[in-house]
Amino acid sequence: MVQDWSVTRAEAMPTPTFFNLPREKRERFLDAALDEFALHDYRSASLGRIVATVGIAKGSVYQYFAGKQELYLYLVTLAAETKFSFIDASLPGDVADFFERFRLSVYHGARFDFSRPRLGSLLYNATYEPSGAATLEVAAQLRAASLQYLRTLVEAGIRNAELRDDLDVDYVVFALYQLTVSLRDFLGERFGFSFKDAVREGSGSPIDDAALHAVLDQMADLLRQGLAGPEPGRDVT
Amino acid sequence: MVQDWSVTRAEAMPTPTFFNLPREKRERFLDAALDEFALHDYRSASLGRIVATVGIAKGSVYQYFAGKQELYLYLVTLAAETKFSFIDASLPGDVADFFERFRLSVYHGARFDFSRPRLGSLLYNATYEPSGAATLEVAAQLRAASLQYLRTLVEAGIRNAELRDDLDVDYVVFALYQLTVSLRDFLGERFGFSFKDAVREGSGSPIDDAALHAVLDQMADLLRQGLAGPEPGRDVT
Amino acid sequence: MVQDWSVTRAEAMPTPTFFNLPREKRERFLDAALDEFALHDYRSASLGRIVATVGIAKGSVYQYFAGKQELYLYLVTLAAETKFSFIDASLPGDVADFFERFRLSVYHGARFDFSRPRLGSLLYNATYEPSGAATLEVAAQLRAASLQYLRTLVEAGIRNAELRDDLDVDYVVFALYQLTVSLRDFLGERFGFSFKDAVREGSGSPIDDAALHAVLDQMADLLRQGLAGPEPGRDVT
Amino acid sequence: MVQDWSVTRAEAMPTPTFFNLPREKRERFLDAALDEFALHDYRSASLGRIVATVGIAKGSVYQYFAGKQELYLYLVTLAAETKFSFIDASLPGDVADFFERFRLSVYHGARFDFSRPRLGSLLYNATYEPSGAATLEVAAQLRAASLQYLRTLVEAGIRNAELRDDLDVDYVVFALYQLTVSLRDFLGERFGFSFKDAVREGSGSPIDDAALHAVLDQMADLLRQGLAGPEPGRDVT
DNA sequence: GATGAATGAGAATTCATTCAT
DNA sequence: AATGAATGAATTCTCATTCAT
Repeated sequence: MVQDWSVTRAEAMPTPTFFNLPREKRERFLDAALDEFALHDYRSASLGRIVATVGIAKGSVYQYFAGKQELYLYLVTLAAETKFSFIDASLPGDVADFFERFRLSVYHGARFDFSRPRLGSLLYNATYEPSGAATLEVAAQLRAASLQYLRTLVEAGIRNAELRDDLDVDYVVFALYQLTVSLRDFLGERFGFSFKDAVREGSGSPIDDAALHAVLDQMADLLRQGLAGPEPGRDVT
Repeated sequence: MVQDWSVTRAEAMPTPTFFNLPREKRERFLDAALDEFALHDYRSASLGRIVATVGIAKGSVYQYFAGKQELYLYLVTLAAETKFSFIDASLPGDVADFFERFRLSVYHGARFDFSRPRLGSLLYNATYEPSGAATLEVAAQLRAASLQYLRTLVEAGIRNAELRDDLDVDYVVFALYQLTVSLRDFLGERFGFSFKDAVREGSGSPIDDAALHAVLDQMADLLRQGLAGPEPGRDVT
Repeated sequence: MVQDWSVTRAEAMPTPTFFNLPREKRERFLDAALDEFALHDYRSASLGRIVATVGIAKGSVYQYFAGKQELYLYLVTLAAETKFSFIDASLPGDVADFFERFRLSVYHGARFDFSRPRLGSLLYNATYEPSGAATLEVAAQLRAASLQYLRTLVEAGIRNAELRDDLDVDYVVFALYQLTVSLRDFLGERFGFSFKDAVREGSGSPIDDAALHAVLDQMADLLRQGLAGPEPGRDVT
Repeated sequence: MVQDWSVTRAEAMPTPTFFNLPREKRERFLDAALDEFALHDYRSASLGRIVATVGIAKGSVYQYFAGKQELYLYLVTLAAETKFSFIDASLPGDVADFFERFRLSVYHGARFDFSRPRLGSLLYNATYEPSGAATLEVAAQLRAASLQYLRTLVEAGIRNAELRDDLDVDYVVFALYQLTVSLRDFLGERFGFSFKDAVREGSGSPIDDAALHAVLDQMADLLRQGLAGPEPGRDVT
């Protein structure tokens, strides 16, 4: 398991009413809400638009969730769990090499983002949510969970001597995190893939797996051996 | 010059009225506006707070700028120009080594963020502004300018054989950009430095130059030689 | 019997369904409703909180009562009957002196308020309920009942020459009513007794009977002989 | 001066905008707001109704006051100052006798209530405002001011031997306060005067001054010599 | 008889923008 | 040029009541 989200989940529970809803309606609501928070940051997201999309009364939102914040927390938690589980399940257990392990994690994360653009965009937005009171907690937890996962990876890599032992672990973990999170932007550009459009139009278009791997190879290469040419930039003497 | 911002500036021009203002008043206005957008994202920033701070009428904003968006664009452009000029002016012309050139750019960028927290925060916010209709253009231009600068650097590095010649330039430029932009977060954490507080309290507190360099060394090292240990992670064959 | 409440009760009758309820359920419902209206004025009281406490469906309230107003009316009537019965039952039948009779009525009323804080608070709230359409009727009836009781007392007092015969009976009754009703506030302050807390925590804490009597003595004294000093304020010649 | 309200007033100030309004508009707004709060308690009063009456936009209220609470505070303060000033100005300075002084205070208070029914009703409502967070402060201040005034009166009365020296001052002050505040209800009934209607229809109808004095004589008499008849209720031995 | 989801009107509040002065 | 009052649509949230199951 990559991360334990149970505490957060407990606090962000929908009401029982929500779970009593016919599956179809519940999903229409979640879909609309995911759309909204995938397309707008927390503050800009509008409950009014959600209910208009679903075709229900304003008050119904409050039958399902305690308020906008709880709805948001639930969605983020849901998305995070789904994505982490997806990655977890997709990772073979026996990948020995650090860089390969990292590359695969990112790879499956990217596949997730392409195939579930709503969830992916929501998480992406949450990552960059300004740390205001309303969303601080969940954004911080999301970030902490990701960092913790990477830290475990890095520390194992150092123990196995796959990584240099003179690394500033904090910085390396941070750098990996940033490259992972932001990769999505690069892929969007390179593949001419608009996550925004994908959110609006439902499940994403197929992606070129080879091209994706090519990018990840670059990333892994950069991390493995750096950018320096053979001479004289490389300090090998 | 690092970047030509004239096109953007033309579109985000204040009215002639604004330039007819006494310098002192113009600057008080800009200061207040910078404060506001440094502390809040575009949507949360309030014209009302700005005019209250400056002590002018609400209508005056519309004598100076076409609206909130134009004001924002102008401020971002201004901040970008100032930061790029600062870095430009701080860089010695004769730094041959790619990694050193990059390291110095980032170093002076960081110094700028610490010493001019308002401008730094504004740019940082703009970078992560959700790409909605209102702010899309300026954020994209800001990003494009930075990427272009880095691209020039990288391409020169390849020409000089300081960098490997099998690099995916687009990806490398992107990675450098992400590491550069986000470094601010890492420094904030490591140094316990709150940019938000610095904005509120005026010019930032002194930073530990040695510690800053230590972080930048890690970054440069990562980029230069990668993370791999001597054996067997490194593919040297 | 102090007062006949049957007319009011008829109008505020619960549905037959309510009386078919198992006694235990009926009482849990009434308890929760009393709590709610003891702690909040009519408008602020929430049916949602009541049903949440009892653990029944919202619709059930409308199986028992025609609506919020009817429920409220019934509760007030119930509380009034209970309080009046309590006072009635506590009063010895042979108290000749008017002031003593009055003092005892107030005394037992106070004891009731302390020992049954929910009912006492509900009645108190009802007394000061703004006379809007919704609650006018029941508040007026409550008041009328109390005034009628006091009128009987006063008229007897005059007949027995215990009271001056030049009194404006209407005014005296009114004054006695106000002093009676509001005494609760004074006792709360003097004894540091929070009726609100008592409602929340169930049956009230023990009160200092001697101190209570001391206050009532002051009240009775004021009513009996007035406030005037021996000379020259007192018109006795 | 009966009471110093300046502190409260400072905190409940309208915005400068409000004072810049043409007198006529300002007064139409205040009239409508007074109407609303005279007819409804704080919670039930609706800003929507006020703006509908005045014929302005909802947002305008917030140009004039920081919010509902501030508007309410201002109105209560205004009403209290007006009423206290009115009473102050109407009281002759040389009334030696305690009972006469009290009677006159109440008399002018009553006259005020009849002639300015909106202000009177607002204050009356504020007095019985449930001590919830929103209105606690102003209601408590209002009450405290009145009690303090009465306490001064009573203590002077005792010093002058106009009042018995064995009185429980706290209780007496409390009783006087209750009789004063509630007198309004009695007068309404006796004179068939509906303060509610008076609020709606503007300035009140003329009142029978002789009848009013008759009631106040009863009150003063009750307080001066009590209710007891000559024998044997009176404890004279 | 009981349920409880759905309703929708109404609450306070915010704020960029307009425009008559 | 500057003002600043007015706007009104949009925001989140509450809650008594209804009605199909």
